[in-house]
Amino acid sequence: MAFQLRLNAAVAVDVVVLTVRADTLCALAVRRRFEPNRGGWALPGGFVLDGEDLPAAALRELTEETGVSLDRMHIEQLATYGDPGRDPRGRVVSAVYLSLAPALPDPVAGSDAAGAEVLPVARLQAEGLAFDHSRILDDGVDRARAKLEYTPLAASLCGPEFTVAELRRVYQAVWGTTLDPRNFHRKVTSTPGFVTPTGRTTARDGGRPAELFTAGTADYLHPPLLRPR
Amino acid sequence: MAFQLRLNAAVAVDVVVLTVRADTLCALAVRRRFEPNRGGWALPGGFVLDGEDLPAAALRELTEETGVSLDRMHIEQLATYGDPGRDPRGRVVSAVYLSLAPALPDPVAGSDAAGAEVLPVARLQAEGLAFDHSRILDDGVDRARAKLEYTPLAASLCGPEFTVAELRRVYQAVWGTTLDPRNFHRKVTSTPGFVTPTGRTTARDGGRPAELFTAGTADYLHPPLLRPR
DNA sequence: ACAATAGTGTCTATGAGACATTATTGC
DNA sequence: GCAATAATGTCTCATAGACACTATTGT
Repeated sequence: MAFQLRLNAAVAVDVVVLTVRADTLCALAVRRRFEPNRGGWALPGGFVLDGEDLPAAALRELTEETGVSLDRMHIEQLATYGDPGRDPRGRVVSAVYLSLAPALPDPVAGSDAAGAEVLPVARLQAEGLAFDHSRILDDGVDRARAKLEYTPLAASLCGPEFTVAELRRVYQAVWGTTLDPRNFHRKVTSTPGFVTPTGRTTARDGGRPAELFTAGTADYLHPPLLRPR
Repeated sequence: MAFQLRLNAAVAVDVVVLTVRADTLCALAVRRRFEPNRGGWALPGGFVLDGEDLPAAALRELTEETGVSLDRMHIEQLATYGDPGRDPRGRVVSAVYLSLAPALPDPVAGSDAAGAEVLPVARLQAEGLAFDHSRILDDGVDRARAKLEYTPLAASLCGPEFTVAELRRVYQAVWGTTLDPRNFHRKVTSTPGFVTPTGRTTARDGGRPAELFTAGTADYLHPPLLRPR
């Protein structure tokens, strides 16, 4: 007697894409075209296809719904949400991925979405998100805040080349704090593998040109860059 | 036209239960009674029931297969594994939970398992585990090692009352390092909320009695207790 | 007294935080 | 020169790591 697998849930993926725009922590959201919560905001996502890996499904749904493609950007699994009541349509278990992306091109809504935008996290949380997506977004922000302490991932939120001041503004936007520019500069440039100098400088108006850096090679910061408590 | 949910996967839960026995990092494993990998080791786990929350399913399966009940112990979500080929029986998406438990009673195999034991992680990894469970166990150990740095969770691996030396041996077992007893003592007792003194001491043979502590109230260690690199 | 384990003290190097100063651009 | 931004330097204090010493038990 062979074991017969019983399909007991609809597995979905959602994506929290965080980015910094105008010194403000923003997230990518879509307007729902269908019930439940039609017309409201939600995280981009959808159901996994047969034979499709979870990360691949996350990237596919993201592109389908928002036109955003995350090639070469940081993406990691955030958590999985499977509360029986989280989706009124039935048992949906959603694996959620977190991406930290530099300045994104303006998203374009796909056929499943009535709109797609990059909005400040605070505004999204004030307006509320469908399902348990408000909670998920919170979890994503918490994770990002923590990871900035002990990884060089903040560089993922900058462009390919960036200045120390840009990196500092990323930290400030994500953490919601201010950081001393002098101490931050010393910390960033003295932590091995955090950033790599390019030798080039920015052309700036009305100030000394800043040195340009690329992301370093380290996976973790030693010692970490702890946020003020 | 109403939306019809399509069930596309069998959602399962597995549990990585880590504990320290004889100064060695150990994990709870079951011997598989059925194919695939019948007779081999695997993590305890099984399929989620309709209407059942994921953490509840994890605790239920753990108890069914090993007799171990994790009331009042630390449990958190580790990650979710959904690779299409990870289970030869079909599309199984598994949400895995991680628990750090103090000395466990000897497990008793349930009807689904041919055996249940607490074994050194190194031995389990040497023998290999079913499915992708070797990888999952590794991820669990990595998570535990990291969390010991910036949370007081090591206390979860001790009994309700413990000495500083016991706590240190937990750190040493999980990290696979040795730690200076004097510096460790100073660190533990000076970090706010790490441990709470009970005023009582141990009755010991051949040495000065040690002060007994209970787990502190802090969720995070400030500053963290970084492992030597 | 001695062995064994627990706990305290001391020194030094490193890193964090506060803050002044110098450097390099555009106007 | 002046405004604006970038980068460096200088203190002080907290913490980590190395290691000597004292304390409290059983035998």
